[in-house]
Amino acid sequence: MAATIYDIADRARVSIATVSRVLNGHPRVSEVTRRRVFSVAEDLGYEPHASAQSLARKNTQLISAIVPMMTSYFFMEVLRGLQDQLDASDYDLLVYASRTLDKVDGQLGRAVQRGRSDGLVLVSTPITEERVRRLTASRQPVVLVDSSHEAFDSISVDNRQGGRVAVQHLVERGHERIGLVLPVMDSVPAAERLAGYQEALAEAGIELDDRYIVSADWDHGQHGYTRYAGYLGTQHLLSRFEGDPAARPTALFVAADVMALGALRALREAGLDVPGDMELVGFDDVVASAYVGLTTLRQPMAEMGRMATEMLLRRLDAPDTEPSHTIFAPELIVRETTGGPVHQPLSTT
Amino acid sequence: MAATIYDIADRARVSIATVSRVLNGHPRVSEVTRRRVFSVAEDLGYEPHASAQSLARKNTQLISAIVPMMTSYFFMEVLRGLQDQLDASDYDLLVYASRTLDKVDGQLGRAVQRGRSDGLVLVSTPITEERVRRLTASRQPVVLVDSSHEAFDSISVDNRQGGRVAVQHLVERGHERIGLVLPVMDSVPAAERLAGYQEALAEAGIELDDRYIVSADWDHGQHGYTRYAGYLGTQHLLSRFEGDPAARPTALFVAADVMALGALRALREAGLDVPGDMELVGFDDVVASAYVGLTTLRQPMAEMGRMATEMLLRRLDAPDTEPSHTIFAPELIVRETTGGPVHQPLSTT
DNA sequence: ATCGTGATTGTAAGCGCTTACATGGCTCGC
DNA sequence: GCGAGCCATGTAAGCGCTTACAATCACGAT
Repeated sequence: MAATIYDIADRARVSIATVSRVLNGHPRVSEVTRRRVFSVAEDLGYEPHASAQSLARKNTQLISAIVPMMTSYFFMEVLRGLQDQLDASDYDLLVYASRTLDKVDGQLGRAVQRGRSDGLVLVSTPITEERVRRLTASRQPVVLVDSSHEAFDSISVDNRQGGRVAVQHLVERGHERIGLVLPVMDSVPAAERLAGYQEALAEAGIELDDRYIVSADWDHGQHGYTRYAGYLGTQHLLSRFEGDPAARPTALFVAADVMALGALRALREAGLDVPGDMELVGFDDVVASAYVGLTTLRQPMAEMGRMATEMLLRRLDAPDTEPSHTIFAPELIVRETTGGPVHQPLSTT
Repeated sequence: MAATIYDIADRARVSIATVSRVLNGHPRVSEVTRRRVFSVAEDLGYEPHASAQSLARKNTQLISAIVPMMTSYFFMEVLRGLQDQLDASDYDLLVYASRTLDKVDGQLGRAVQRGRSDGLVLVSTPITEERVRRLTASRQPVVLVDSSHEAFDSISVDNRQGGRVAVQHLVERGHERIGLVLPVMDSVPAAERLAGYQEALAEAGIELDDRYIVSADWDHGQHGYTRYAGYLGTQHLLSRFEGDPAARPTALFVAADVMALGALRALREAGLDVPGDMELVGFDDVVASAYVGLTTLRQPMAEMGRMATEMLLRRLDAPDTEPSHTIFAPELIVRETTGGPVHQPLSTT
């Protein structure tokens, strides 16, 4: 059996209290016993028992992350950021990765169980009042990434601003009939990107026209963040102008890159050249976007993850400070689909 | 403070032993007390304390996964599979995602700590004897994914066979000068893909020529699984034939899709048409591959993840059975880069 | 020589739970 | 009517650790 502090205590001829003190770097221990205990511990290959420590110390050194894998790239990057920062601490990461949003509540239930973890990071999770209740009840620090609520620390991206910049960019390039392809409507980010679209059009004095907007929530009841949803959505949008090609949009803002990839395919199949016949802006800057030359808005995902654990760790120290809310501005990356350079420096990732 | 079994015991006028029995579905409890206890527990919003349970039961209901994020797609898919299968159990997932291989030992150390988790999944991790020692010492069940060792259960892909199929495919398409771009040489999968390459050439009676092989381990000391590495590697390979264009390969086997994406770019910049001047086969079938029409070998990643947790859970029940080794055969997906169809059914992912 | 002082160490309680064993009350067969 | 035997429940130990408090000891000051 693996060694316990009792074994060490026996061999080192001290009490378990002293062993514990040595192991925890308590100052009131003589140099000689300290050495003896350490040496015995080493000999025995002692490792503390995590559960026992958790129970006695009332903390687990574990952080839970709840991350719907809607778009794997976003998820990955955030996770990477979380982990990066966590490496420097002595917390480990419990990941609750749900494929869809409806599993979130179940995962949440597990994550907030007493003695499971010391803090929570929720990624891209809509915050209902019920969830607020449960989170608050758990008394664990919570950091929200890519969503926000006044009660918790949050880190998000200004989706409205991003949508606005995307459409402004198209307007500046001379477009007046600008289509919009959205994922599910009930997601907050999507709604905000829509708002940005509307705002930019209003600023440019272009009248809103519902025919130019399509929402991809009919993808088999799935969340709309798929290539296929973008493909279908774009086809659907194009079909509205079959009788009236002159009214067809000359540019498209597709509110998620994965969907924009599908849109590209749909456009190609419809015989439309990008950017010749139709310019395109996405949102997210997923890996494939650089490759296909998609103009898009980049979110600092890994940075958000890094910041999230930083905030969480800070809050574990100082629980009773006001929630802070950080909002990143997404960055416009101009590529070939809106006349950007065809040859770009190839990033190393 | 949150309720404990003592609180329930008080209110329900029974001993904590009885409360525990009720909560654990022990049969020897009268129907009436059972009801009473449940009702009180509900009232109090009782939840068991995970650490306390772990300590008493000597298990944690946690599985650790160690996953170097070398290629995020592979990682993601495996994780997805792991999680999918785990959802059905009542284990949670501890993720140790390292950006590079050199952090693995640190993570391993944390993961095998006593009382941290009940089992381990190692993904794409080279198994040194030192690691074998540590893993065995931890007495936890271990499942290896994308690597193997006789001492542990393993699930992997036949990389040699994959490399062979890739090159056979090119040979069948009439190529005789077939280039090979590899990531780091010291990775086992890479070595096996190389072996498959050699084997296929031998079978076809084509002589090996070192000039056609390039290894991308000079990517700033990083592992070679990057787009940039593929880009540089391909440029390097091409440069060897600047003086002798007739000897230039007419096809390339790039042993990882991410690298193949870089290769495509390098080829395009060199003014070579794919597949016109140069055909291309990758390995992995990452998302972008379908989009750019890259012929490749698909590994059933999510399936491997699913299987890994299945094996692990089984082994948690029956620890002392012989290790089993499952080897999947990668599937050749023919796309545009080797004359496959330009328009393919768009998958829904 | 005595006492206070501070440094070192030990004792024991407690974290919240599980579970072996003990106990008491019943029912049942004779 | 009484012991065997079964059920439901309680008592208490133990999981491996932390930590408040108590005890001990050496030391110098008085």
